Amino acid sequence: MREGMAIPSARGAIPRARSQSPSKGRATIVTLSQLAGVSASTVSRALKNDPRISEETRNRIAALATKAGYTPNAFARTLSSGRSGLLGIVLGSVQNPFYSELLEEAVAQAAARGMRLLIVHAGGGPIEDRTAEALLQYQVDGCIITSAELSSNAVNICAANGVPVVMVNRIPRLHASAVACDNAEGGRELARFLVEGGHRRIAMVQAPARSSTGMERVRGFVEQLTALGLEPAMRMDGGGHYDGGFACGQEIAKLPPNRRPDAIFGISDVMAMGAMDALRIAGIRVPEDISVVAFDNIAAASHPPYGLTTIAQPLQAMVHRGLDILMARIRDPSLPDEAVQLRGRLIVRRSARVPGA
Amino acid sequence: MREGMAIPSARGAIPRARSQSPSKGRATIVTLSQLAGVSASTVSRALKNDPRISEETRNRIAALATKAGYTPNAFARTLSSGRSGLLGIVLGSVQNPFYSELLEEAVAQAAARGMRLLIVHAGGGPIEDRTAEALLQYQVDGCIITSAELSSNAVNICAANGVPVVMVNRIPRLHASAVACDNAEGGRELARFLVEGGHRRIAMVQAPARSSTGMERVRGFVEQLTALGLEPAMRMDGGGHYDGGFACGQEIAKLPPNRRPDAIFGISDVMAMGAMDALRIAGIRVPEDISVVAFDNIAAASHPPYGLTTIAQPLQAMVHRGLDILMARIRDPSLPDEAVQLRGRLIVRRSARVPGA
DNA sequence: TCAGCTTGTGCGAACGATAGCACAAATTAT
DNA sequence: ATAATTTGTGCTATCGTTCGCACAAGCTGA
Repeated sequence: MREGMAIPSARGAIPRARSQSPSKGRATIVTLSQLAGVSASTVSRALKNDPRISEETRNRIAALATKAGYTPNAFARTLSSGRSGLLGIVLGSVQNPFYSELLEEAVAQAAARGMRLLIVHAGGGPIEDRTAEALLQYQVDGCIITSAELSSNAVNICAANGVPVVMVNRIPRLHASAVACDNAEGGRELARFLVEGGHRRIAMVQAPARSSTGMERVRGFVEQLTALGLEPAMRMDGGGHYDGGFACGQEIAKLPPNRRPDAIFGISDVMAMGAMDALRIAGIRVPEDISVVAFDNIAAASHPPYGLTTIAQPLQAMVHRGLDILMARIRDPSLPDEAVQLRGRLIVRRSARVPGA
Repeated sequence: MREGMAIPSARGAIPRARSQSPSKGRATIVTLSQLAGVSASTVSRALKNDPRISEETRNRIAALATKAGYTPNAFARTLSSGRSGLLGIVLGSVQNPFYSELLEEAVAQAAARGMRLLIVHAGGGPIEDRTAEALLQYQVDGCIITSAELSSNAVNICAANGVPVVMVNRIPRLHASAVACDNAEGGRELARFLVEGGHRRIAMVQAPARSSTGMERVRGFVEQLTALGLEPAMRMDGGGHYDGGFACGQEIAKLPPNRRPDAIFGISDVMAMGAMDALRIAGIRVPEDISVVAFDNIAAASHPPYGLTTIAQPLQAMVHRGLDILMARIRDPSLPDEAVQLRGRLIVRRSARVPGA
């Protein structure tokens, strides 16, 4: 059926078809142009609603394209236009569901803007050089970096190649914009909440120092405590994951009751959940014996056994602003780096005693 | 700096430089070829270790490439070779951490094979047509579909365009290969385990019927129960998520003790965790009053409050075999569809009474 | 009536890499 | 010494799109 016996063209033998034709019969702009009897450029322009193409031609071509099941080849377009429509994304460890939720949101919002996400890296391990190279190979228009850690490598590569970067849930370093929750303010709010709730001996389950957002939360929290004439009763490292939080909870549970804190600030929900579980297993009641507050508001924080009082990160808004920033810099790379902080919202649940009660 | 005053070439004015050069000074094969004083083809061949290029030239070019920070342009390569090095991935809802773990594994293993993952869709919502088109636009070499649901759309598009597809954690439909845990056998194993442990009244918290893997687990489980002369005491729909499982747990807790099941089979860990929490909140002890077993072995299943006895899906192996299948079909599209089942492993923890105890 | 403008298309050169074919130089066989 | 190989490179077309520029037709105004 397909051009049955090739008619030898006037210009002589056209060596069509390599060993195997790469695009197996998929319709291209050239196909369409032949069908429509116009040039390839006209088809290209008609398809992207160039105002210079007449209404009639445009409709005719559009109809033809639909009928032929035409899909533009993103690779050819990129080669020609320099824009890939791809956003690289570096994801933090799935051990923290926050990143999974972030991913889902990012995929949806990027799609709504006509962009796709190329996963550069996911997980806790270090990001290899070869991996980061993919960013360049695939000509990503921009890059989203969510991992609170391990990012600098990718950032440098992007910066060196003029790829705009936005960090989400992370404090900006050099050469990058960032969107984050106002972590310090969230920390302060939690400190006020606990102190107003009558807590005085407060333990902190911190993330590793390389987590910039975690450090901010700690900073705000301690700052506020100090302003209220208190200081943290203890600081422990929960490693950023459930198990670490659990271990901290065990430590706390081991303390004699009179030396035990009356509240725990978990720098992230997962760690707080670990700590809560350890406490309860040790027979310590939450919140009757110890209050627990945290940060993130992941889905599990609302599960009945936890009912975690926490600062909700405005995930949707963070992704939205992040993409705004990225797209703006893709259009105009001369824009200066920008850091946005979005206010989190305190979600009061049952894991901490409240002022009134 | 860049070719200061363009030397008018013999063939007349060469209109170099469009409005803005797309690749801002990034080194290309042509750059290298000029530096090395050889042709572009030679560079191309040297870089991919073509045996026809002399050792010396190859080394010289390799050194040059490193120094210039050369990165091949994947888009140009694709256009020319027809292979993009991209694998599309359709992800299930992040509400089930299993998919997040799968993603992390897939990203790592794909990278090890020199492939990148393009996220086509993530999450519970339906997959839009425009979204699925991305698969074609970006010329993905193959596609991984993990969602137990919502996949048919993407599968059809891939099939229609000759893109090999492998479904992971899913029973194959038409036009696709698949890798899954041996869900039925896992179900049987759990049934034997429970019955040997002395359980007789067993409830099942099922996933929606559209989850093919879930149905398989149920099938195997019921089959084995029947073979042992029993039948499920009740079947409930947990919707595939924690909240649904929790609701089922509440239902069960409401039953008078004599009508209560003595064991629950949660079709997935998340649902079982929900059910366990509901039971415990109602004061029902696990496993003393009711045993709970499940399927998946997500990270949280091992958390102390759950200690879930479950069938571990061989995640790593599943992804590995899935990629094997995909890569083989990318090389040779004529290969027939293939369905692989991998045996899961029973992980015994504390959530269920065991035969000996 | 003809210059000058608008409007709609076509031409052809990129974009960066690949691969078939041609071909020069070096090596071996006769 | 000449032909037949082998070995290493270069030439060039091609992948599908985009975009600057040229250009033809239709319209307006003097």
